[in-house]
Amino acid sequence: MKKNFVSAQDVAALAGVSRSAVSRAFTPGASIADDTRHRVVMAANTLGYQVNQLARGLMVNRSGIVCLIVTEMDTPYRSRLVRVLTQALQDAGNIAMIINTDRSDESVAQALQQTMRYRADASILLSGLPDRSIVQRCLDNGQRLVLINRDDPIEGPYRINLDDAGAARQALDAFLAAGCRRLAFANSAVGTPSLMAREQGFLEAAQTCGLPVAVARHGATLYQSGTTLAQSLLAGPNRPDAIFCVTDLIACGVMDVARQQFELRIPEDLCIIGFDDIEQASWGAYELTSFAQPITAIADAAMAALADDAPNGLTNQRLNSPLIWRKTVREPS
Amino acid sequence: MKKNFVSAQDVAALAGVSRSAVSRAFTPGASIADDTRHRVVMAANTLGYQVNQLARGLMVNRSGIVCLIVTEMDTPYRSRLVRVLTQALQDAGNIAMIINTDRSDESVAQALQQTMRYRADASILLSGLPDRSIVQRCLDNGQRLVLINRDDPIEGPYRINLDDAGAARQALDAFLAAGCRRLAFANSAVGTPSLMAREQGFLEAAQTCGLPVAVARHGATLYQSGTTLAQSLLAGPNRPDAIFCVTDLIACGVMDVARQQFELRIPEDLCIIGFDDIEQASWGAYELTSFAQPITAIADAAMAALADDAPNGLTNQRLNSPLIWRKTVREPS
DNA sequence: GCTGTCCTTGCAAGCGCGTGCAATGATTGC
DNA sequence: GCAATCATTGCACGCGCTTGCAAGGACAGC
Repeated sequence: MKKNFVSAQDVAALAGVSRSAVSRAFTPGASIADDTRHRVVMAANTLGYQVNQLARGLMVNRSGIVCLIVTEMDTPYRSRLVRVLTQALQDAGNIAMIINTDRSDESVAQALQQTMRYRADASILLSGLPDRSIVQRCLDNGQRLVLINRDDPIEGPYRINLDDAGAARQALDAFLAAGCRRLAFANSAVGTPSLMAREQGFLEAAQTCGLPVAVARHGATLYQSGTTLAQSLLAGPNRPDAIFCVTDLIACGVMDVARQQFELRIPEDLCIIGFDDIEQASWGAYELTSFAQPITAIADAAMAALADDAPNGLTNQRLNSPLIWRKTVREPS
Repeated sequence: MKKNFVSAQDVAALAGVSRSAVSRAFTPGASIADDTRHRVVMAANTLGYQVNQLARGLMVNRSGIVCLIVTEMDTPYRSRLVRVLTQALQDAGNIAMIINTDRSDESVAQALQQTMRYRADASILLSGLPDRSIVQRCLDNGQRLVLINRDDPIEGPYRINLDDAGAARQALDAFLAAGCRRLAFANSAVGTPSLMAREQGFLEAAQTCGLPVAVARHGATLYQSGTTLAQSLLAGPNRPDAIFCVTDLIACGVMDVARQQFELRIPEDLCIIGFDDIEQASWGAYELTSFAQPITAIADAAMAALADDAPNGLTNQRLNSPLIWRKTVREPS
């Protein structure tokens, strides 16, 4: 038994004006006398009236809703991004609707359908890749689409990516400067384009220096993957003295087994570089040197893509991720 | 220049039926011939039609939107709860709208207004406490309100809480069994009811045993607070041999400075118990004994509160948080 | 063959709102 | 004092949808 919300009609009756006047009182820039607006606002307050955004969205063809499509959002990096994005959206007068696609990859398509059902003005994909036909459908319906760190060959939407290869080269330089020569790369098995770009970049940079690198791939981009990756990488005969981990979570897992199981000192015996600069990277137990996700820059770029006057020029933005120096790489002597 | 979405009108034209038929085709249980429904669905698919939930919500007076009001959602516990809640909401045919109230406490009131503007069917507060008048307004308008871990003296909404005091007693028992006698409690300074309940419960339980406990409060419920709390607790003359930390995040901070700065062994020199059982608690660097938030039980309770036939009986649910034994408390010899 | 019942379907009203248009009154310029 | 301009305001329509109501058609029972 749901009661009805207060409507503009009710407010109009109380204020002794027409319903149009109520509407105009809450529409910035509308033609209405200060006195009338004041009376309307007073009446609205006593009644607890709030403009119905559903009906409003119906009229102005702009719901103010932006969908965030995300999987595994309890991951440190993702949750931080979601936090910053929701805040940025609110500041811009929008509101975030969040669609969880943990269940399956096919659920991304469903998510985008859901986002269309609510006539979201835009969708931001933090993970997962939808079918091209669905993407096209969104675009056809005038819905903006922003892809974050999904460096996929897909046309149309705005894309925000990092210079993964550049970061990988920088990681290699750091290892070389620290005197490391037995290189390894710890990757997850998910094969996301951005993750693969880091691996490729690292391998190519090492190749130009004539150095081989041991590559291991396993599981999702989680701590647990790091622990098993470390076991396979560190158990071999030619133990690496430097591991570039595709993700901070993996780096933490690697560090813990390196220290506890193999009794290695970091950075004396083993140098580690991670990626994301999650909060745990700065914790005393890790002090991990890592590339920082430029979260606010990402959010800014996303908001720019959603702006009404979004230029076509920035359709494919590439941001830099600065290397945060902590204590898992030896200082160049 | 926004293009219009395809409407039921368009589908009706293509399928050669009336608008009503289209509507019925997408309304479960509506009176429509299988043949007609099929024709409509075909037409809808070729056009890419999706029911407009905004307009639908306007009619049926049920938007399908549930608002999650949350601050600091990049915290491990919160982000996990948000993840599980969004998934549960989707499974129940709803969708989560998320309102970030990081900015200020007063923004919770604004959040609830926003939630009313979008005619959300319900709001779930994960943090922050709104003014009573706003709460009343939500209830008046038929909007459900669920408070999670906000054990405040506020009438009306559904409340889901933990047995904080019971957990605190259990923590004390564990410490005593481990032979600890110099007890301490590391709390944040935010003074949330649930946090204070843990402190109270611990103090009272200790008092009945005639044991004093050193209490320190500082900062937010974050890792950094743990590091400074440890410094003040461990620097004194009568160093504690057991610290109950109000939160895992704080516990991690405490552990890191205990080990690195005071060179204490855990659990030999110092026993630690945390609360939340965040993912990091299971990491090799911590292996923290902690009380687990019954996240799925919380989500289930929240969903039950949102169900149409929500009974009044469960208006104040109290859940248990099991103690997860790891390695930061000595085994009773 | 006729009536009664049931299943479909279209019509039209209405959900709460924004907005173009015309009407109103107020103000200005001469 | 009168016409012209301007700011305000109400009316009415439409956004895309659901749904009560009545009309139409199919079919069974007599």
